[in-house]
Amino acid sequence: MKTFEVLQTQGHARRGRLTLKHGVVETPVFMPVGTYGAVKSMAPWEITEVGSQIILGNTYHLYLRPGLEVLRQFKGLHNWMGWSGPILTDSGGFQVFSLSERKKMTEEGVTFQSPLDGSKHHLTPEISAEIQRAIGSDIAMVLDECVALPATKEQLTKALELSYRWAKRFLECERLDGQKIFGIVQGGTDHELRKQSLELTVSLPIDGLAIGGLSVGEPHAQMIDTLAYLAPQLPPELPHYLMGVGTPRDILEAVNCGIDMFDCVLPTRNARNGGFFTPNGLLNIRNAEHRLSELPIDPDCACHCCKNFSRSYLRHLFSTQEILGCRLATIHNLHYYHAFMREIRQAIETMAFPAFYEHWSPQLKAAYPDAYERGIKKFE
RNA sequence: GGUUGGGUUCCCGAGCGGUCAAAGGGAUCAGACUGUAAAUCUGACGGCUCUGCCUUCGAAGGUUCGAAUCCUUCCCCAACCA
Repeated sequence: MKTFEVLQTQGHARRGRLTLKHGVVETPVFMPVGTYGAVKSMAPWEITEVGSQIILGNTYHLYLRPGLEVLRQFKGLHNWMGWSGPILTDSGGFQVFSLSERKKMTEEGVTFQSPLDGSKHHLTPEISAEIQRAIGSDIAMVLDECVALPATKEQLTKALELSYRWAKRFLECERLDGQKIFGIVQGGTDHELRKQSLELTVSLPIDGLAIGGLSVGEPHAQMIDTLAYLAPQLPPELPHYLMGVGTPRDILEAVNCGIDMFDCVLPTRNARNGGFFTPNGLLNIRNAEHRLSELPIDPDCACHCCKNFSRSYLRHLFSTQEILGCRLATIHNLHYYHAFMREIRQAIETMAFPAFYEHWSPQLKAAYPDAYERGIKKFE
């Protein structure tokens, strides 16, 4: 059984199908993040209803809580959390980045101080692989080092070389039956380093290829430049996964470059902070202008939130910190992301992607300018 | 009627002679969020012609170089005693 099948291509954009142990995933796909074995505020059947095909879990966090003993007793995360669809686990590589002030790196691995209780925990490629076997994810990611940008060429080189050695060790570990393993390309926004990292990574026996280390501080334009350079060079027979990205705009641009898979915390996190995704940009429901508004978030949206509730009521839920606000916003945002991906898939299937792209690219660029375009940040 | 404790910027509440437009919460307003230490975080929050000035700490007087802070009288509030 082939893991990945390309059904249709148009330009660099691809319409594909990923066949995994717990189900089939139609690509391009967006994968909601469920760090601790839950897409925050959603029950598994709601995740399905909103259109999710596959979700993420996090190796490092699930290792700290509940820990391997619980995961093993319940024969993996699927059974434990009541989700029967595919799961992809991040290796803990992102925590190398996000918990950078609490870590110590060596060739062997990385030692973190747990944010929960301050205790020290060691993560190596071997331990990451072991935890991901205990979780029983459909797709395991190799442990990598993700570097915040801007970074020096030296830092990026060191990180990509270490990531390669870690990936190699990861792939030499015992394999769980049916579990796919994806390698990760690093190298920042430097073409030469990306090429070097790609060559190293594809030399390994991997089932899919991820691009890591983007959307970590660089301007959108540099991310797209890197993708436009790198993505067309990726082996076409493997699924291409852009880690941690992004806004609807980022996703459209990345699909256009040949990316098949995405994950991001934005739709779920922004939901809990009152941010609703729309084709016209992020709507902050806490703003006073919505106090009396009888409009739904998006009149064209078919989700339960938009079909049943006014902006006025949603604003009230956030003002009063009712849990329902978080839930409805998460339902809406995930529905929006998945509906957008469905439209992208249909456009490619019907060979209408160029027109789709031409229509949405300028609108989403205006709707989702990055921090540099808004003048909030400067990149040096 | 008496005793005691109080009245602080939208609310709660610190301050008890200068470093006070006044701590800290809350509310309000705005912003951020990209492989989740995030239902979180940041900023603003008396007014203005804004590196300074003006008006504010129950009211009115007073002491002092200087008062939200000390004194006098008055007005309210709370508890207790008659």
